[in-house]
Amino acid sequence: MRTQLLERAARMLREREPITLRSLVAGTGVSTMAVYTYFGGMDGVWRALRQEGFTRLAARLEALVVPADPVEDLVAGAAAYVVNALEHPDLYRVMFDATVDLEDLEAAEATLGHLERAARRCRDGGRIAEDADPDRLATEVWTVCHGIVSLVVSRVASRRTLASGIPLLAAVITAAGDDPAACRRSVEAGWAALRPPQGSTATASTSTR
Amino acid sequence: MRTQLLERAARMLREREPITLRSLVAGTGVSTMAVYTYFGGMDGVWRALRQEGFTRLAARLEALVVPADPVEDLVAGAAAYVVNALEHPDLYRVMFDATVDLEDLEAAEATLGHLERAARRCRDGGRIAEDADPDRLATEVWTVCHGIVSLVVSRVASRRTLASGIPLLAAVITAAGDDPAACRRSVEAGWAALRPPQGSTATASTSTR
DNA sequence: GAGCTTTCCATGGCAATGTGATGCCATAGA
DNA sequence: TCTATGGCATCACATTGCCATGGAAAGCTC
Repeated sequence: MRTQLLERAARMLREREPITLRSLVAGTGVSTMAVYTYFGGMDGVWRALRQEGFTRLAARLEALVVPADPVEDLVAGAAAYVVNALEHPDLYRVMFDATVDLEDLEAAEATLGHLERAARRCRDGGRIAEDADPDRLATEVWTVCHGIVSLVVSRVASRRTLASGIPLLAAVITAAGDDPAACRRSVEAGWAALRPPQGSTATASTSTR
Repeated sequence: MRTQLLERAARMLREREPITLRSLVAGTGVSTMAVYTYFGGMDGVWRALRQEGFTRLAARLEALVVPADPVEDLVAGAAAYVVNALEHPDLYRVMFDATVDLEDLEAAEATLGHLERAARRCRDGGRIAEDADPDRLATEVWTVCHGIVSLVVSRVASRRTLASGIPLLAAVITAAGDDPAACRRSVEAGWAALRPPQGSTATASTSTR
């Protein structure tokens, strides 16, 4: 029942229907009090949606095949973050709209953890300086991605702004010590996941989901 | 009357009181319909608040004394952007929360315009490559700042994350062609506006406002 | 100045919202 | 079979944004 309501809420969010206590239970044969039993109120519904969003994002990151090139790995994680946000823009907004609380933060940490692991690989593989802080690099990458995608999702910046991810990430990783030319190549490879939504039309119908 | 209501709304937002049609007019001696006359509804109030936020930001940027060093100028604009957001976090959230519409975009453009002017100065002054695109650099700087401040304001990242502005901006501007050492110096100088909230306690009481 | 129009906004009510008190009842444990 | 626990349906409430109505003031024409 709980998951049924949650999925229904996620679907309504995706389809841009207003999520209201009554509209949420309408047609499910269940009454409004059920929402209070399972979520403790509408706030709880939004919180659950937020967590669901982070969980889905973490799953997506986990499902990535890790390339041999650690820098490409790092950027691929960043790209997956961006793609996820673009595919579920409303969910993304919910995830960062309100002032998040601590349990949400844990889920967010998981996301950051993926990037940190890749950043450590970069250092261990000698791609960035030995004394560079991988966690800091991961945070910087995350910050950049969040900035880009946040502006695009809220339509302040056009979708073309996504392309700036390449020079930005290249600048950040190069600053951490990577060789400029190699870095550029790795970044472009890792960022490639962003290409399909711009170029191809069909052929992607057999993807996940 | 309109500005009185708008200022009242801004104050309520600042003081974290819920802004409601009735709470907005309560005590003003005016009725709810006045809000419809002046704003066309609560949506209009939020839109007006958004625009007010952009206007205030633009004024703040305009009031900056432009330093001789163009890179410092660029970064000072970025820092002012961040400081403004930190001083009025709720207003900042409103500015980017909803899907903004076109008239809001104009105001946002003004903000970007300030950075673009500074970026052009950087190119004309020979600080970045001649074939570098100043507008792109300005957008990148904006993106980075928005990413940082957005994470900090929504409490996803700690306030310490603000410090990453220096290496990030240095990386971005260096990538555009500036000399690394000089860039670092300019960025630190421009970013200095962020220092007070961390360090000093008094002595800043005679500042603006 | 009288009459007409227009603009502004106070009154009051409406539908929809989130919330919660009350109590029914199915299930499980004795 | 009796009972007790917990899930949830029913119903009522306060509050929300919105607006139809109408009154009052201001402007315009003659």
